[in-house]
Amino acid sequence: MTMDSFQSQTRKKRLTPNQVMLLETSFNFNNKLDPYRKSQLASQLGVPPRQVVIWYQNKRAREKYQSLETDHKMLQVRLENTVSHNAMLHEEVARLKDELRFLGSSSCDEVRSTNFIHSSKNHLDKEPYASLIGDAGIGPCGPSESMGCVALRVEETASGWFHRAAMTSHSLQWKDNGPVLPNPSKSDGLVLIGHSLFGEN
DNA sequence: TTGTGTTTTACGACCTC
DNA sequence: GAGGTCGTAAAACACAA
Repeated sequence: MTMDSFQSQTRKKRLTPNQVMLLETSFNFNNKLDPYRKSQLASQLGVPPRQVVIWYQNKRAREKYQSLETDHKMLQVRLENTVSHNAMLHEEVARLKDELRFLGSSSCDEVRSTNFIHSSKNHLDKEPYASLIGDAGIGPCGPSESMGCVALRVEETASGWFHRAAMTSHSLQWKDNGPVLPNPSKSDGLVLIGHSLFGEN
């Protein structure tokens, strides 16, 4: 029985820094071990080929774990960014609602909003449409017709989500659960108030 | 010195080619 | 059958108390 085989059977023996360096170099060149490389490394290191095989297996496992850890951290950062952006949007919605109440209080108290704003913690799982609508001008208050409105629309595009606030003195039609938004060319103001690209930092 | 947490080594079970 | 991954035990190591 050789000393090496004796040691491998009786206790775990750590490789020296120089041995590890040689293995690392070889591993970085190719993380799979062919039979020739295995026997070559074993004789260079003065260890049994079996130990080289095991070192490669453990090294691959460590690399994989580190890679997963890196991916996890990246996803965590993206999640945090998305959550803070979502909070910002809620603040913006609240601000616009206040503004709307102020504008509309002289003629009508009615403020409508879709369930998008109130019931969804994550607006990505709802239809990409939100609105605030109130009557801020002359004319009757009601779901079918109004004059002078403020609306917030969220729309999905290929590159992300746009949030538009529209103010108009033209009439808006109310249909189903939301307003029929004004044609931009006819509205008094259609303002891009935000643009989010989920997945970007 | 010792208790404890982390890293490395080694192996068996199972899978794939 | 050779060599891969996965899960785990245990030795080796680092370090605070």
